[in-house]
Amino acid sequence: MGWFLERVAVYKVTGSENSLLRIGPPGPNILLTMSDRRTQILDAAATLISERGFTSTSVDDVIKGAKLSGKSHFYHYFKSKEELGYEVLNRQFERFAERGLAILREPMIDPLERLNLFIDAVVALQSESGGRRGSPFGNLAAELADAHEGFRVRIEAVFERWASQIRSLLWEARPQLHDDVDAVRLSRFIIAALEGAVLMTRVKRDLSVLEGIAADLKRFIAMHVRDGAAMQHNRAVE
Amino acid sequence: MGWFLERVAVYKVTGSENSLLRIGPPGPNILLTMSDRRTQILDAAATLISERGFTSTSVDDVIKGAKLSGKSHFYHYFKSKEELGYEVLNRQFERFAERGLAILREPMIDPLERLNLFIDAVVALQSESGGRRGSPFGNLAAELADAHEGFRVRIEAVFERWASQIRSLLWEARPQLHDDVDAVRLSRFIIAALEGAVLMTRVKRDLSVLEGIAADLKRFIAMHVRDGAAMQHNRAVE
DNA sequence: GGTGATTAGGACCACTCGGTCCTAATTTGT
DNA sequence: ACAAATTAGGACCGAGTGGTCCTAATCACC
Repeated sequence: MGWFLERVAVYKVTGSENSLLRIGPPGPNILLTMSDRRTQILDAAATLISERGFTSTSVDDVIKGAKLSGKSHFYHYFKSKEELGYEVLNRQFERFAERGLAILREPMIDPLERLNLFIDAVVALQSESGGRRGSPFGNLAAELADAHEGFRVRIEAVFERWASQIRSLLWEARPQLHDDVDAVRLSRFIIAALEGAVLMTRVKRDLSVLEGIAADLKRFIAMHVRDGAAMQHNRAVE
Repeated sequence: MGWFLERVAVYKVTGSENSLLRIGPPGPNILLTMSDRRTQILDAAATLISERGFTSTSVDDVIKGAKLSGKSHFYHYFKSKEELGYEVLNRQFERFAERGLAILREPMIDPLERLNLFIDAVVALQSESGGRRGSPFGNLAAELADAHEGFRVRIEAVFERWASQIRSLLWEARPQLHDDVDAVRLSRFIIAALEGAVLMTRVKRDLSVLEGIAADLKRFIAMHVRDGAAMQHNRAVE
């Protein structure tokens, strides 16, 4: 039985297989390498929460979804529904970081091209649920930002990490951009437009809404490109 | 005792004062001229729902907020919590139509200038709650679009009426706009950006987020303006 | 093979949920 | 003034809610 440090939390290595259990105090933005059962519960909860929201997903629903035997079986793995929610959020961000945000860091592609590819990826990710099921972050944000400070700060952190990825991409692309481009503002605009687009798409049950907004968003970004630098649509004002 | 038709619903006129009770079947988009008690309940519910969401607002909370005596007192005025939710949504749209959308129709102002003023109005409306409390439509959309079809179609209708106002403004402004401007797409983009901005603002608890996105959105709209036409001054040709 | 930790399982708790029922007070039209 | 309609009030319901407790079964390890 040994100890090691991963990210911020202390884990205790137990038994066979790769089942790790965190026993240190929970900190923000921790993603555990969990036992299979934990993963199973987390996956079931993620689906349910993204379908019906956090408050409307009961612990019993999660238990049913993860095919657990009973309440205490669940509470053996998670100390509360709240903690479950936090970890689901973390896992979903990690998933998004792998499948979406990663594009922003591809070193071999032109940064502005990467930004377009990232927008395409968001559209593609949304298409997987057929236009339903918005961004898990946007959903939780709308549901809990006012009511639950714990979730609010965690969602804020998610958006911040997302924005910072875009900011560093814009920094990388700065030779191609107008001098007065405000990376902070532009990164926020991109995220807001995408989150709003996903929301509208969900309400209208029509993926073309997202596609249209994504196309417009690309044009807006192109507006910030220097007249000389090639990126087809240069009708820059100012 | 008399009968008359207002909007879509049949009302029965009772007693003194202006207390009207709908007795016809409920249809979409009906706004009742209600008894004072109904208004009182609706107002309390609107506050609570915008603070904590629909599912997290209990009927008992509403009763407490509206200072009613008990459950059946509430159920005397509303046949269900769901119906209450629908009417709150309608009232909130009506309020938004009066205080926000109305600007889009001001006949004496240049249409594109009106659009900017409208965006300012959205920022101002949001400022009233100090950056908390998002658009009531966006909140309900995120919370219920997947889970509750009844709400979904009503929220869709709200966004559609909003979009159509913007579309007709853009139609009015078409002499000043590029020929290839797609009014449907642009109107959706504006709404999505604003809804996304309000959401981000709420998460970050920072009004400047909304202000920045609003400024960028104006620049995006300006991108569609013909090179010759200046937006500020009324140069509209009909 | 026994022992201590881990995993399962079920009964149960106090409380809240949306909603109903039934009766008393008040207001209404005549 | 009086009966009918409306408004108010409280007790109550069955089904959930998040969460605890206590006991079996299973497991790793000496």
